[in-house]
Order: sequence, then structure tokens, then C-alpha cells
Amino acid sequence: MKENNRRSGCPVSSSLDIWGDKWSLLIVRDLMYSKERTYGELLRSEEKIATNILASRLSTLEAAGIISKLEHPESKAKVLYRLTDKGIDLLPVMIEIYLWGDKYFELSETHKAFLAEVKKDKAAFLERVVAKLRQP
Amino acid sequence: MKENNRRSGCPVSSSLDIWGDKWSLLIVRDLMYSKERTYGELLRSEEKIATNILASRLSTLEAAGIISKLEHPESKAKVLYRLTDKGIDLLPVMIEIYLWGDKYFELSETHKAFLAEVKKDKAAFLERVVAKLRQP
DNA sequence: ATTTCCACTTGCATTTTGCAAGTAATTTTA
DNA sequence: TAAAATTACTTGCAAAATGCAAGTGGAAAT
Repeated sequence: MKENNRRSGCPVSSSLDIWGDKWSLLIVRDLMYSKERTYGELLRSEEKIATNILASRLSTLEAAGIISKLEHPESKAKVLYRLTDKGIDLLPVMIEIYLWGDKYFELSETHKAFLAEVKKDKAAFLERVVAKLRQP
Repeated sequence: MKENNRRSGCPVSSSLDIWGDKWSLLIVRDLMYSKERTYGELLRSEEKIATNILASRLSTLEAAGIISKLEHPESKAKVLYRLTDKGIDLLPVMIEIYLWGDKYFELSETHKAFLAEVKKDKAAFLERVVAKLRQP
């Protein structure tokens, strides 16, 4: 499962080739908040992604090994999406984006509370979330 | 200079609204490597951005307060671009992207050497680069 | 004075995005 | 148990963004 068609050998450029668009990291964000989500749950998230774009991004992210599909334990009509270890490894990137956003945007109380926790002890926060995401 | 038209109140989404595309962070990367670059230098960088896209991204990044334009000390025909403090604050995001890329892509010796330095002492590396970028 | 350099802009074809409406397989409801 | 609703998508088409190549206008070099 190799990544090719890279614009250059730069890891930033190669990363952006996979998830450098307006939507992919929002899907990753949602899967960091809740560990597992159905297609419909992802579709209903705040930013209102179009259904064809969601399908397209899920497919790209799965092909890149960042997310994986699972059977829903209660219904064959539903599908669960979840971060792989490679996807979970994006958490530090996500945290730094949050911290940058914290500095330069007006945030809701919910986000402020979330970020207070991150800032209190970044490493501990990371470990806690990673542990949650990895649990079966 | 307020940011509006945000898709949602989420700082990740708002960040992506500004620099969530395949090119913006590559411009930021170039400006982290060399502190100041002319339009032509940015144009000639490895990933071969199209000239109209470069102009468009520079304009968006400037409007967002991430980069600024400076007079070239030796020529009125040239323009220098440089990161603002807001742009320099993207360095932690960039570092984490590099580290993710280090784990999941094949890197050149140059990038490996660069990342060895980052991994040896992340905080020290950050401080060193920030100091360099801030100098007049 | 003329050519070259530099930072862009413009025009147009191609690709990606976004919206709305379908579809096929389940699951729920009457 | 047949019909209706849910779920995860796909399809078709218009609108927007991207990419390429060829300008353009001012500054610098020859």
C-alpha cells in the first residue's frame, strides 16, 4: 500500500496530497471526537458536507489508510467509520490547529473549555484521547 | 480585520477556510525555510504552482494576516513576502505535519536530516526557527 | 534606446465542488 | 407481511476552482 503520484518528496506536500482540502480534516476531527461514526452522522455534522463529497473523501481517506470501515453491530444498513493508527497519529496535527485557532478566532464556550483542557497538559490530553480512540 | 464567512464556529473548520487547500501551506513552508522570498522564488519551488494560483493564494494569505509584503532593498521590481507573527504561529502545525509525514512517507536524506533535528528537541528547534523568522 | 527581468493578469480548457434527485439494500411500521 | 421509512451511497448537471499559456506594464540591465 504505497503512496505515489506525490508532487514532490516533501512530507508536507505529500500530506496535503491526501488530506489537504477543505473537508478531509473535518471528517478526521469528527472521528477523533467520537471514535466511531456512521455515514449519516458524518453527513449531519455542523459544516454540512455534500453527500457526494463525503463519499469521495471517505474513499480517499480509506485508500490512504487513515480510516477504516466496520460493520455496525446492530444493523446491516449502517456502516461505521473509524480512525486507523495512521489516522490517530494525525491528532498532534489537529491539536496544533486547534491551538492556532484558539489564538486567532473567536471561539464558543464549548471550544474554549475543550482548549483549556488541551492547554493544561497537552501530552496528557493526547495520551487520553489516543487511548480512547484505540480501544476496541 | 475580522474573519467571517466561517462555515462553523469550529477552529479547525475556520483554519481550513483560510489555508485548507493544496498550496497555501507550501507557501508558508517556503517562508519558514527562508524567512523572505520573492514572488519568483516562490514560483520556482519544487511543486510548480501555477502563477495565477500563487498570486491568488498570496492575496488570501495576506488578507488573513498570515504573510506580509515588503519592499525589496535592492530593487523596486521585486517584492518580498514574509510571515507575520500569525504566520509564524503556524510553525507548530507545520512541525507536526512533518513528523506525521516522517512516519508515513519515504523521505529524502535532506528531509531525514531536517527531521532528525526536529525530533532531537522539538521545543528547541521551534524556538530557534521562530527567532530566525522574527529577526528584522 | 532596447532588451530583459519581474510581478503579476487574462483567457480559456479541464477538473473539482456543490446541489438535488435518484437507487438499492435494509429496517421499521401498519 | 406489505408498505413506508432509513441508510449509504450514486448520478446528473450547474457553478466554481484549478491549471496552462500567453499577455502586460513597470523596473533594471545592456
